[in-house]
Amino acid sequence: MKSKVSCQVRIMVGNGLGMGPGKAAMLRAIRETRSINAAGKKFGMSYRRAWLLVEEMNNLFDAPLVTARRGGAGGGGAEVTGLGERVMKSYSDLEQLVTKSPQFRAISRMLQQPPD
Amino acid sequence: MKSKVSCQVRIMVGNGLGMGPGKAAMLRAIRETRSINAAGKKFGMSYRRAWLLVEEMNNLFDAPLVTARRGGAGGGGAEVTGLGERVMKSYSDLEQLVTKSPQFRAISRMLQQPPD
DNA sequence: TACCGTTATGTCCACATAAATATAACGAAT
DNA sequence: ATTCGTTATATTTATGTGGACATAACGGTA
Repeated sequence: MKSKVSCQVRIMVGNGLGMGPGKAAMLRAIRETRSINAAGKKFGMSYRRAWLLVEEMNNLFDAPLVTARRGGAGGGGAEVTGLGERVMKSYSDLEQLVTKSPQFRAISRMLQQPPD
Repeated sequence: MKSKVSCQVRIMVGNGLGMGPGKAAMLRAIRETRSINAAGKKFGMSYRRAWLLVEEMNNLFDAPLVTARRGGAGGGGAEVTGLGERVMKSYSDLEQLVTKSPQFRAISRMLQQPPD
């Protein structure tokens, strides 16, 4: 087995709320499935939990990252906004920046690694 | 007004354990105070909690980051090892890397409360 | 109109994590 | 030998987070 070591970046605002890997994953899954419900199921979470994450994200930024509609064909759905796309991109880039950094690799090397 | 937006980096190993801002802060405080107890108090945590963090850190890496002694003058104390110092340095550099990155700044600007 | 799948929201409860409390060991100094 | 402050560890208690469950609204379609 190769490296079990991974890294997470979390962006915090004062009150304790923040944007981390969970919400980023939700964003990607919503873009893919066009549904809060389906996106949540992808990670084995209840609709309520998925919806709360979206709600928190939307409140966190100065405009919604996800817009949803209910009723209609298919019962409704959700879309990632342009702002959502930009946040997703920056966040992914940030994850890459950390993952590829010599500092992260240095710490990884110091961790006790399982023999492969 | 100070910036309400901050970032955290967490390094995870497979089992769910990991190294994040809390343990890094403990490490710095132990270097400063030469005591697990005093370091914990700095963050308003019980000795038990502080000790558990140190224990977990030490087990996480392939050698201890903190060594402690009990009894003697002053009752005992703790020291950050050379490995601990290196981990601390790399972790701080990683935090700086993220904080100064254009991606983090981009996301900060999209948040409701932009940094000063 | 009835149906359907989704969004939207509230309430209650289990469980995992953190806090509180207690106790002992240690070793230098007095 | 006693004292002292710290490390080390077990056990009990509290808390808050997520999960389970319930209900309603919505708007196309048949």
